[in-house]
Amino acid sequence: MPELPEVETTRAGLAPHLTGRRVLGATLRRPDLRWPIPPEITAVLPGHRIDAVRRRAKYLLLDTAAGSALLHLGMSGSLRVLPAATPVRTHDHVDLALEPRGDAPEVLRFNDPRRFGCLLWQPTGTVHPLLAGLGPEPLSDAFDGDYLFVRSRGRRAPVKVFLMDQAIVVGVGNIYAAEALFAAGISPTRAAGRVSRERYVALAQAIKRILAYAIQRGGTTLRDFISPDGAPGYFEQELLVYGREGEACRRCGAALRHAPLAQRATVWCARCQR
DNA sequence: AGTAGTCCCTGTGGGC
DNA sequence: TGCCCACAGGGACTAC
Repeated sequence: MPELPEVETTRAGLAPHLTGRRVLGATLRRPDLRWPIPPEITAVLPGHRIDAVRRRAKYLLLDTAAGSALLHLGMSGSLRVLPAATPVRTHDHVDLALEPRGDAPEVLRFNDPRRFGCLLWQPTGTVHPLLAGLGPEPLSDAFDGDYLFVRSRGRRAPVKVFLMDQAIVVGVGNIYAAEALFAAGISPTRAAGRVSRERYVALAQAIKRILAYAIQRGGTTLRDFISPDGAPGYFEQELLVYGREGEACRRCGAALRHAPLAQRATVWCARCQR
């Protein structure tokens, strides 16, 4: 399930294939994913060159002179650059035909079984409403322990829920929130407003370290995620708490607890995390 | 403003 | 073996 490292892995994998290349056409096999695909994708995008492949939060942006195609992988989405003749499989919802580069024509193909993903359009000079309220990038200098401390004052929601709020910081989903809280020794159930500045400094550092490392490892492969070249990610071998409920804590040996928190499975060590 | 709950979707896997 | 149903997940949305 794509979180920030998986989206970044996808971006890095796609960029060499897409940058500087013209989109020739768009084939929609479904009119909608999570939301209807806007008419600009078929009426404006074709003919334009992709100047850059960017990521903001968990969104990918294919920048052109007219605007940007905005893609979200949802839970189960993946993007591949394939020969145009590659047989269509179930849930291959969208193809963007690419200007030939050498031999055979190619397409950028969007597959998304659960259709939690989206393909939208952001005209040049505008900011799409979905991007307007987002918090800072976790790997940027704008995000640090002091920032988390200030934003968390007065918050009674569990610190894990606070961390997963994309208005606070983007890209931290269920997996990495659990892992970062374990690394920082903070209980996911603790009220966000009851975590000290010192501990938020440790937490912000853990988030940065874990995300950067996961990106380096090519993301986490769980169920659906595959990178654009088809390779799996390798971070799942490094997970210390996520998906390990009932197993022994790697630090102290105690059985890892689990409980739903805001309708999300949450795993932690009640001994190491306070 | 912050918080809690609901819904969207479909493949997987555990239990019976 | 086969069926059923809970679950997984991000995030928008609604209601309080």
